[in-house]
Amino acid sequence: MTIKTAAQVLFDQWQAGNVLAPDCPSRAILQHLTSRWGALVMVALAMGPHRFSGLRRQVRGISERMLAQTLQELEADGFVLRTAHAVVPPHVDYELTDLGHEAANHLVPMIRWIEGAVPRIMAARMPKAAE
Amino acid sequence: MTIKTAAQVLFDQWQAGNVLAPDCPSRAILQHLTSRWGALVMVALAMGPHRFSGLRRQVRGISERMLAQTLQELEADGFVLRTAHAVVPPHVDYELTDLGHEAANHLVPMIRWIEGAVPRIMAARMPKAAE
DNA sequence: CATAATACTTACAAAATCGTGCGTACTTCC
DNA sequence: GGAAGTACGCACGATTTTGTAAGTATTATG
Repeated sequence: MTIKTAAQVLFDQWQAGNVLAPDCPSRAILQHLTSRWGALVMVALAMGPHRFSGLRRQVRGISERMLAQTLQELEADGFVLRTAHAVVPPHVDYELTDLGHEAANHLVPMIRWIEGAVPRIMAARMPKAAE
Repeated sequence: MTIKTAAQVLFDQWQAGNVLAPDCPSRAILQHLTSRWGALVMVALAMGPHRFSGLRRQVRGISERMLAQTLQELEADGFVLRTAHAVVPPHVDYELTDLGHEAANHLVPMIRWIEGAVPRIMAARMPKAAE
């Protein structure tokens, strides 16, 4: 193994849990959770288990492709659990894991705050940036 | 004006504060706040006021272009306050507004949770998806 | 007198993301 | 017997995002 100075070891540990560090995995996870559709799917699933087509109806505007892709990312990160029943026509259930619920406990209040703050934000919008 | 049924009015009001509705402004604001760089800039600013070049050093990996663009979005939404001092070389300070602090109060704990959850998430990662 | 520093802006190009449309295997409904 | 519903995968092109490099004005520094 290569030898590291104490400072380098400290630096690595600091990077391991710091989004501001470019190589920290937390950055990637943050992106999955807060991506255009990721956050909305999490909100929908926070309201209870759904199946694929149900999610499509809830998260209005999402395409099938994006929904499938988003669900796969969230599943890979361990936030959602996919349960496929071997029947025809297909029947697949999606629900949050424990980890997913923890994440949703942060995500959902934030989104609710935004929803409530919309009027204040619209009012605070810069009119035209006078000099 | 066009006449709306009671149901339509209710629907509009519901849409006005619902991220799951495609035209709700909250979706756009959510995007600015949770965009690739938006969230990281908010985290950096939550630690105190910074100037442009200071932010560039904090938020590692961001380009000047993206930092300028991100700051403009956050300023337009009323989350950050830009103060330019008329000196040469230029000196510009950025800090969170009250609205920005409220947002950061949701955003920062979520990111801290992610940073702490990284080990569990990495462990929960699907190995290869066995059938 | 050339360089560096600040806080950007603009132009250009590369890269990532996204939506649309099509196909699937089988059943139920009309 | 044709249509619809289910949960996707794939290919294609359009759109959006992002990075790189260069330029700007002025002063201080060597």
